[in-house]
Amino acid sequence: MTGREIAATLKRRGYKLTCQRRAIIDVLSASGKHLTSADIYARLKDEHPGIGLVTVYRTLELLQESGLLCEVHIGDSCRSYLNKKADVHHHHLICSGCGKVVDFTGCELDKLQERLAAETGFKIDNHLLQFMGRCSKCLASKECQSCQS
Amino acid sequence: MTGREIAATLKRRGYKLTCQRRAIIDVLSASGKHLTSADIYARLKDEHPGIGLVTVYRTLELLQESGLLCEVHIGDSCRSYLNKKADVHHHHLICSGCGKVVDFTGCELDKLQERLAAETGFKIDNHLLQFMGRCSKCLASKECQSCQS
DNA sequence: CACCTAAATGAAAATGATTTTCATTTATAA
DNA sequence: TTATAAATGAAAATCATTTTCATTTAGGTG
Ligand SMILES: [Zn+2]
Ligand SMILES: [Zn+2]
Ligand SMILES: [Zn+2]
Ligand SMILES: [Zn+2]
Repeated sequence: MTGREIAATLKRRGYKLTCQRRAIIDVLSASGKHLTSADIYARLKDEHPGIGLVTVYRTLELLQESGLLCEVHIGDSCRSYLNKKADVHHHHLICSGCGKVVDFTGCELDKLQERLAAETGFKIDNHLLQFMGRCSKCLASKECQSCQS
Repeated sequence: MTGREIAATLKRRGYKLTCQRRAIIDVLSASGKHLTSADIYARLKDEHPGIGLVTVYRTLELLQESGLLCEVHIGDSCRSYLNKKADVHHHHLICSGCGKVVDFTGCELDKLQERLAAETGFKIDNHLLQFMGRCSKCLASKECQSCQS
């Protein structure tokens, strides 16, 4: 989603388009990595000191509720976020070295989902799928080779 | 895995089999739900007051490292744990109403994983998959029907 | 069985992340 | 421009997790 689309969605939902929110959205869009609140806060420091960490938290919650960003689940830190490129069903491939995220579509989990629903009596309404690994850049770098293949 | 198997693994790894650890393992085995440290601590209170929350944390970390339990990722609370029934590749179907978890095998994500690796240059080493929904019990209960179908 | 020792425990303090509170500022509509 | 509700930032409060350290204990040894 473009900054423009995001701005439109916020307006439609009755939220104000503040420069803090714009800045946070920009940081997310500019990064190909998953970022925590603290990461985003750190990246704002140069251009927008003055923006408080609280505002980052609040903005992320807002964007999340509005379905404007993706969430990523890594080992310990549950809460890292990602710019949602388009509003289609997709999942993420995540580099555990540098945090880079590649989106992909075509999970084809519907059949499995149906089978499970039938077998268990659950009404399944969504699924979480992620692949974890190392990107080519991290594979090539010396440091990563030494620490864990 | 049975309590017996778990105990054996701990011994093999040079850890002591304390009654606190036994109690925590029992709570996990007895529950068909995913539990946080605090959940486990609460369930210990009756039979084993005296066991400290710190010990729960430490024991979970230990069991985790030894591959004796499963982790589950839900919305906010990232860290909840689950008894690992068997040491085979499987995933979880989770009830968002009551926390009940059903294991399943046969994810068949290898082809997708290969395709992604080829397309992106990533070396993929694992994946996370979970289905979320409501179990039949929760579907039937009045409260759940009123709050969210 | 009694003894020894490293490992494990619990209480309290420390840390870190997230949320709440509240006075001040600001985007937006009239 | 003005009015107003929404948004912000600083500080305090809360909650989860980890560290510290003195004490206890499991499990091996004689
Ligand atoms: Zn990388
Ligand atoms: Zn999917
Ligand atoms: Zn349920
Ligand atoms: Zn799988």
